[in-house]
Amino acid sequence: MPELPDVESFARYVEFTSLHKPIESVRVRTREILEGVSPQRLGGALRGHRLCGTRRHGKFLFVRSDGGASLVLHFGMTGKPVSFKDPTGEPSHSRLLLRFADGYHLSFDCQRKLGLASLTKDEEGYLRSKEVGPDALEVSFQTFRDILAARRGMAKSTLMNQKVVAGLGNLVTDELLFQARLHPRETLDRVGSRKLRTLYEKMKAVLEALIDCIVHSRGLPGGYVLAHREPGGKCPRCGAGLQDIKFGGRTAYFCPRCQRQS
DNA sequence: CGTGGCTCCTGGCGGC
DNA sequence: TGCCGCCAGGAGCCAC
Repeated sequence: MPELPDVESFARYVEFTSLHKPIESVRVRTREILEGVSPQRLGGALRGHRLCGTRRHGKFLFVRSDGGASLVLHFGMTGKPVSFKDPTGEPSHSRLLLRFADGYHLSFDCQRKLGLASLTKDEEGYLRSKEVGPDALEVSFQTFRDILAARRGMAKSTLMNQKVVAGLGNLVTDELLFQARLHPRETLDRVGSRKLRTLYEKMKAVLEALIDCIVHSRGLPGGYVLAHREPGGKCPRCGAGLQDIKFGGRTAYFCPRCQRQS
């Protein structure tokens, strides 16, 4: 599930459900998802404090506590935050559980254990240590262009590389390459500045549209290839059969007619 | 620097 | 019904 738009919706969800309430207990249900922090230290840093805000960077979500530390969440393929009251409402793959003084809970639910939870007092430092690039929604065109100028790889893999730009996953990348009419294997150093500008603008537009879809639970905008992204799917623009190619285990879908390789 | 292959993990689906 | 391989919106590591 989680690409940038999903994580943005998670941030809003946590803000809406779980801020400003004393944390009574912290339970680690699955130790393996903790990164560089023990259950004891995590509990010690959060218990008795209140969550007071969130910050999303790429696919990372920082949840700040008023004790000065931030809980870091990365959702992998299947993670999501779940708020509930009755203990029987705990999701089946709850890995980390906070209980608040008002009786509500916040669970980090993560079926495949590919997500992680960590703790940091320095969000910038944390991102730096992982060499995470600028957030895809925040990055200026200037920076975007400069970063891509140093890249020789194929558009699909370059854009999905979190060290280049943070937040774009498999689905979002397919959509924005479709919108910008770029073949996934196109090398970005061959793309003219006009087209690069288009790519940048489509990136923002697609991300904003998808966030909008999720938070208002609306369907995809017309013309999006995402709705047709399956074997046998047809291009919503020209009707041609979509093609798929593998990039290191991930499948990219594209329209062979609209997205020509130059 | 870039690519492809493998790994981590769980679960759902289709094929035999 | 059972078993098997494949696939899934993520990412790190390693060999080349």
